[in-house]
Amino acid sequence: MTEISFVLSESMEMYLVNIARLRENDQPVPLSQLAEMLSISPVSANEMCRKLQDQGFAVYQPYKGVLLTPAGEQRAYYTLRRHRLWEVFLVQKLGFDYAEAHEAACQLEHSTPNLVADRLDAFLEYPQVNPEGEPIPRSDGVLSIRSWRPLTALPPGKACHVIRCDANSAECFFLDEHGIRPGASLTLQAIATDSLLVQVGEAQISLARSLAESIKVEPEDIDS
Amino acid sequence: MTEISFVLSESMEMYLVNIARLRENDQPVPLSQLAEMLSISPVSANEMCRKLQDQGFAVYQPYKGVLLTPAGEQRAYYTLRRHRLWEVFLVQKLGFDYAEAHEAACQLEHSTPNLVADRLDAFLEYPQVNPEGEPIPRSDGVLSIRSWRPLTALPPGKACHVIRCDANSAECFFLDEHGIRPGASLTLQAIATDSLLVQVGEAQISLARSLAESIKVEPEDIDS
DNA sequence: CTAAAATATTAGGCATACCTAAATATTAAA
DNA sequence: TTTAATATTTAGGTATGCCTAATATTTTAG
Repeated sequence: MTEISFVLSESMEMYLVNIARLRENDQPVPLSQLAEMLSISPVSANEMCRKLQDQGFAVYQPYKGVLLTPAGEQRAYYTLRRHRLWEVFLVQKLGFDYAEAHEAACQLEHSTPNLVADRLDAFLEYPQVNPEGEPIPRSDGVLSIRSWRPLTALPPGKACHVIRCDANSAECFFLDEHGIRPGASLTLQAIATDSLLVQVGEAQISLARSLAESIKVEPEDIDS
Repeated sequence: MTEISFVLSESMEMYLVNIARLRENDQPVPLSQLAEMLSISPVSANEMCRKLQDQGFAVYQPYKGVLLTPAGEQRAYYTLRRHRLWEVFLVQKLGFDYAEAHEAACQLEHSTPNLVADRLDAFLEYPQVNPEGEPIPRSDGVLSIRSWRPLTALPPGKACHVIRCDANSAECFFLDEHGIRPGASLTLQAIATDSLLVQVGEAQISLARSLAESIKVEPEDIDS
């Protein structure tokens, strides 16, 4: 377990967490994307990335992009953990919608001691995912890489839980109303050529294959 | 109801809230005290106080001290509100002791939108005081001035609630164990020369006058 | 292979919020 | 009333984290 040696500035935390968010399959994150996401000039992003490199939190390859070192990744995940825990709290306990919660969490994430995050985690009964179904890093800084797949890729009879729904808003609203939302548990009852039957709690719902395709789930017991 | 026109820096919020905390009976707060409390040099305190004056949040009289204007006071109370609500949350829901909660709240108070504070207030069921018995400003920025007095100053038969206990830690621990803690309701049953009888919930407790003296209460219905 | 587009870098600035050292001003006590 | 202690102000400096404009480099598409 790596110890946290010194406190990063809020700015640095923002860079690290956004590099983590933008990274896809270990490709370096282009500075232009990072600058865009942080709403700062590319010049500033460049300065800061070199600073992060000096301090051992990132590797910056000009014309390629930035990657986090293990140290940088850990810091990013601590911040992401605090962010997502606050999102859960703000949505579940204070009744905010996700967009508001996300915004407030962006502030709170930088002023939350890890001990507070841990107690909050316990208070919320150790949620695995935020309200959008994105995984919450554990208190040791490890982020479980979720093995989501479309609901259509499951064998019949399999239990799973919803990671997210990549559908349009009307579809998402419909699904949500029937209990199909990030974090929910489902059981796939039957698969036909163009539709699937799923069990959500007590209810059973038949879904068009195209809609089921957009529901990303993780099988209940396997973890890869 | 004054609208919040622009966001103050964290530093400015710290100054305002600490001026509010240090002020006693409308005497200006000496800069030396303020600098001491904020752990900054008197020079910096001086600079900032003049800046606060320029912006209309404070009145600074050299060699006298600083006072808040109504605008400054409102900002200070908003911050104090967020601070004390977080303290209640951290103690009641996350199980921190007061000292830890206070420290964490010092961070959180600056990154909490007022809307979050209002929802938190509702979630906590509108606490009147923080865990130390200090009053929580309301969402409109008004701080009820509490008319606390020693328990010994009450007439027999009077109901009251505890504001705080100015006793040593063993005494406070004892009192707390018997339900006498900030926020608790008491009824004074009888007063004798050197001891008092109080009712706490179902139980009755006899207290030495010296100990009762250290318990500060507010009468249940009168407010001045 | 070259030229246009994208990306980096350097140079010079700005605001915030601190600091120390030195010079003044005020208050309060002998 | 003079002086010692206290408080204030000025001057000059630091670090952070942003900015624009200008210049240099690399990539990529024709």
